[in-house]
Amino acid sequence: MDRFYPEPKGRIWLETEGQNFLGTGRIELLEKIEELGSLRKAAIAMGMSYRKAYYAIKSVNLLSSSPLVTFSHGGKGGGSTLVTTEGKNMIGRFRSFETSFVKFLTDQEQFFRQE
Amino acid sequence: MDRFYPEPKGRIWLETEGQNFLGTGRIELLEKIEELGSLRKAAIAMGMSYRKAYYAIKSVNLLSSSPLVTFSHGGKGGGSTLVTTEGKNMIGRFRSFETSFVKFLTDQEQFFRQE
DNA sequence: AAGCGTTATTCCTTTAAGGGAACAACGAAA
DNA sequence: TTTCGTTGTTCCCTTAAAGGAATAACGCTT
Repeated sequence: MDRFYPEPKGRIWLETEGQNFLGTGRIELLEKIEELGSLRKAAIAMGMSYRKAYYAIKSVNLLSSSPLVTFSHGGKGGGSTLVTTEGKNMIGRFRSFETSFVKFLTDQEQFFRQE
Repeated sequence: MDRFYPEPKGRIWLETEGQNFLGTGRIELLEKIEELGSLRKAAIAMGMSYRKAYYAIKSVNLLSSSPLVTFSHGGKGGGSTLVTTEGKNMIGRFRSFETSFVKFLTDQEQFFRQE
């Protein structure tokens, strides 16, 4: 028997119009935004540049039939970024998708352990 | 109802020792080698540079407990690259893994169509 | 010993993604 | 009207991955 065997791995995401819409990174970013109410703070919390976070979220909204986040700038606190009901709903569905995928990968392990 | 909805997508591969071992591209390359008996011809047939193909296959063998391909160089025909029995076996297991994954993704579509 | 087509390897260039920094725009509060 | 912290945008630089080209190494055949 081998000391090491191949492990099934993978990555999943969602596409709309044939373009990258949501993956694990963007979902984490949405969750941070939901938690902190600010795109900048969320980016910093994830060790990500604001620019990258901004472009990611901008792309998410462009590819969604209804916005997953809303923005306001200026005023008290300088502005804010909020996750909409649709956004929270999408986060939940993606996480379910992800959980099923982890199970799928685990189930596949047996086929690569056998001698 | 939306004109467009998110489509579940993904990519799968195998790792050994925490490193990329085999993915769709390398499997296709192995299949081409099996068909043509030559790494160079396989690379050309896939529109891939020989160098990239060479490094890919070299990595595959390094990460496998037993070689999936064998090489000979010099002599009649200049040399050859052959897929071992273990290699053919691995191709088959990966393709099964892939088939299951396509089914998994299809099954997930329903969760992103709803309203 | 020369020719051949492959495997094996090196070097340099090109290209795309991301990072950092800088700064304008905004609007409520003081 | 000034201050403040955020959103929004642009510029340039760095860095990692991929490509192309060139060439050595090899060993059977003639």
